Amino acid sequence: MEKSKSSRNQEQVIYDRLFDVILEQKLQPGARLTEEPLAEIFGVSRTIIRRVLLRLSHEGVVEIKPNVGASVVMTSPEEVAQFFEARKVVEGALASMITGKLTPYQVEMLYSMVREESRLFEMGNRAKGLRKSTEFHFYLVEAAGNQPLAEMAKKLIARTSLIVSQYNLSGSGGCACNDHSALVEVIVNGQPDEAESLMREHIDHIQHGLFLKDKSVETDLYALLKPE
Amino acid sequence: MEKSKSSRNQEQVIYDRLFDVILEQKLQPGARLTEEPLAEIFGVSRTIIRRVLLRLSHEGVVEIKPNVGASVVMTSPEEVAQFFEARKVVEGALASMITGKLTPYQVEMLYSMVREESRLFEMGNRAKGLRKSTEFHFYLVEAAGNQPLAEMAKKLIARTSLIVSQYNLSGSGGCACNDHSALVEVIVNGQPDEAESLMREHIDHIQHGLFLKDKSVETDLYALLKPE
DNA sequence: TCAACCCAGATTGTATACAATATAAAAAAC
DNA sequence: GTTTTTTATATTGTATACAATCTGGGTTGA
Repeated sequence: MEKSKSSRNQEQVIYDRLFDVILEQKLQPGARLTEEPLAEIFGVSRTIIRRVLLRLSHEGVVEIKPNVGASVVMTSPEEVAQFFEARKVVEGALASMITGKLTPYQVEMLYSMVREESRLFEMGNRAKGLRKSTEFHFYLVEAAGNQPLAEMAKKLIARTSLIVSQYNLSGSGGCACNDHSALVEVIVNGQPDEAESLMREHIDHIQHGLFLKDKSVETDLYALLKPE
Repeated sequence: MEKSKSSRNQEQVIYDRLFDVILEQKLQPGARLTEEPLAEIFGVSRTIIRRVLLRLSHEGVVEIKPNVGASVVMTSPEEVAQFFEARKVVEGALASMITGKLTPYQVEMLYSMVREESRLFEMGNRAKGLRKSTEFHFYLVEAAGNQPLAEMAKKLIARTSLIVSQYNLSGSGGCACNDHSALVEVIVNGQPDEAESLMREHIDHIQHGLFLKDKSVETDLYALLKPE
């Protein structure tokens, strides 16, 4: 039964690994994910890799083009606005729901995550810092105990994290991470609608720190070469 | 290329067919979906059926237990509250977003769907009526033009529709369908927060029309046979 | 020189064979 | 007669073989 457990988790392990690598920006949006090499790397058949890629595509992290294959999903500028708006709706509501209702343990957990995040950024470890920032939001949206809302929020957070990695020049950016401690503060001591507003503002900050220049080759070429 | 198109759509066709059958309550929650018969029915190999079932499971319509198989998802009473809460958040926000912003065509479309729905219920065709009711909500959440929010809302609507079919005794229930015309009314002529409130109330109506008795066999037996 | 075309290699799509596992019924033991 | 064990059947899980399709490079023709 040890065997069955480990073979069952195998797929989960591969999924987690890929998800991690993508979210840490080791694989940038647009990067191809060909099945055979992945199968080789993880020592399984393409069947398993296919399942994982399918799951990642349903999760919105990977895009599968028929007969072409999987790649890390790219987001167009118009979609970007929609994803951030969606985040405001869901995470705003969740922030409001948990205001004044967190256990001392949860509060301490959040503060410790904020400290860890600051530390990483100060050390200049931007990749890990961004990852911690994502985990902060993950923890927050799970705190309400509403699984469907938490799942949706996590999908949106992951996607916007990819968006940041697509549009932010690698050096710059970084989350305004003192925002996070202010957020915890108001969620612990403030009123629900205050928390909702602050969360929406915070997401706004992230959004407006982006350089929304379309990098897609087609569009650039079209804009450059158009007769008139 | 006609060929490739049709074979590519094949999977989509199977998915749609299963989704429809489940949402029209021809397959009740808990019903098993074994791969081989499905493959037989649709004239494809298990590979395709597996992909469809995997997708339905990611969509939250089907549950896949390892080494056991797929079945229409069942929802526990605790989860029910979470799904309805999630619907209130997402659909409430969407109702607010579209208030006063629909095109005349969209408004006419919504009214015509409400009329069709009423007609079906009056004819006593409950199954089709419920389906139309679902489509009304689908159309509404797409009207805002925010794809991520619309997708999430549609998933939640589908799931709550399943919940209704799991918990409502087959004869009773039915959506309070004059609610729908009032909703359109306020979305067209009212204020955003009025629309949001009314949408939340409407979802509340659906929720509180349920009989939240746990039908699961184990629980019943345990409660019945326990010594003291 | 440029365009269209075609071919080879690589990659994905599907079916199928076989292994692993669960379920339920029959047999054995108490 | 009841419980446990065993066994048979059905079902899912995985790997692999082969077919369909795409991609890019080279060739041909104007």
